[in-house]
Amino acid sequence: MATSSELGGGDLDTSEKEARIREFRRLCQERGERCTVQRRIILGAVLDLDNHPSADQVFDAVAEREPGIARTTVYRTLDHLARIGIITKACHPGRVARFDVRTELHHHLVCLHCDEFVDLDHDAFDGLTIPDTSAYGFEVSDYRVHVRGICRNCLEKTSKEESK
Amino acid sequence: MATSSELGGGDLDTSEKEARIREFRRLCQERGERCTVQRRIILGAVLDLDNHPSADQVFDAVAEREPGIARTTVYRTLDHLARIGIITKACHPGRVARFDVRTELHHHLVCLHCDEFVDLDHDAFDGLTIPDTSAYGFEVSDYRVHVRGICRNCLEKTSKEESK
DNA sequence: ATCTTTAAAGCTACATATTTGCATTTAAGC
DNA sequence: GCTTAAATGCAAATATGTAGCTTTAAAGAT
Repeated sequence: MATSSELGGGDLDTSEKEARIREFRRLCQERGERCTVQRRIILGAVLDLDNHPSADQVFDAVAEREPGIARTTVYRTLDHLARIGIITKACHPGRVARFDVRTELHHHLVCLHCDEFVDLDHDAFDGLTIPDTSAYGFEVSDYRVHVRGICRNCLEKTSKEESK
Repeated sequence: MATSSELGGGDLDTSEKEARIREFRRLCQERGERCTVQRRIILGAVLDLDNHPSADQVFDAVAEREPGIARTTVYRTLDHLARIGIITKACHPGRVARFDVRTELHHHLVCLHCDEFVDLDHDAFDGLTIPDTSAYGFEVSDYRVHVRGICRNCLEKTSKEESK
């Protein structure tokens, strides 16, 4: 059965979300870092957001539920969450950092005009063998396939322009 | 035999570069757009640059050879070049737009800490079948595999911090 | 329950990257 | 050469992200 996250929606159900927050608490402890209210609220907000929010979008979402939290804190916390692996940074063609709530292997469909990107689940992409990259000195964690193209919106816009 | 572009270096040899500029001229004509001096200089500069420059890096390179060209023009031209497919936008985890001179199928090794990314050629990644994405309304052009991890530099930095 | 220590929050200012509006220039077809 | 609309250059506006420093408060010790 498909969970909500497999449908590309991005947001998690309550129990999954709570598990993630517990996991965060555990990781902080392990690393001697603090599981502050702010961090928990911010994590909660990202987990509720749809696909691949930017830091500012997270800030807005956070501000709605808890107006006191500083923008800087949101930026720093998102970096922290990504650093410890509770969320990930997303690779995309745009000009702002974007985050991804889904940490397991999955892929993306990317619009090269407007930078929109959506989750794409495709089993045939999941079994790839990562080549030997020792020459680069990278410590590899995983991979993503990005299917690139032009989204419906941008296609419509372009065809309108041309018919003018 | 490996051409220079297969080695991940990014820059093209002279004849390949000239071909690209001719191709650009042709495309402009076809689309009723102008092949201005600035555009040709900017295109020339990107083609000479190493891996995945940001718009500002291109601007700097352009400024060295032709100081008069405005930053805005570089930004607009890069978008234009990407739009018509002479270069591409690169997908990466960072906060500035980056461009890719290589338009053929190839892949990337990405550092999730510092956003560095390098070309990665790997035949086993080249034959993937793109799934049916008609539900999304995307017009798909191609794909890229991003192998993600932490680069040597960032690994060293982290281990230094820990030993403090 | 209170104390102590230090990581993290908040605030302000700053830096960087990118976009927009508008007057001026110029490529490309006639 | 002449025309005209596309593209440039300039100045100013907007995001977006970062740094430095003071204050607050988690988390372990008492």
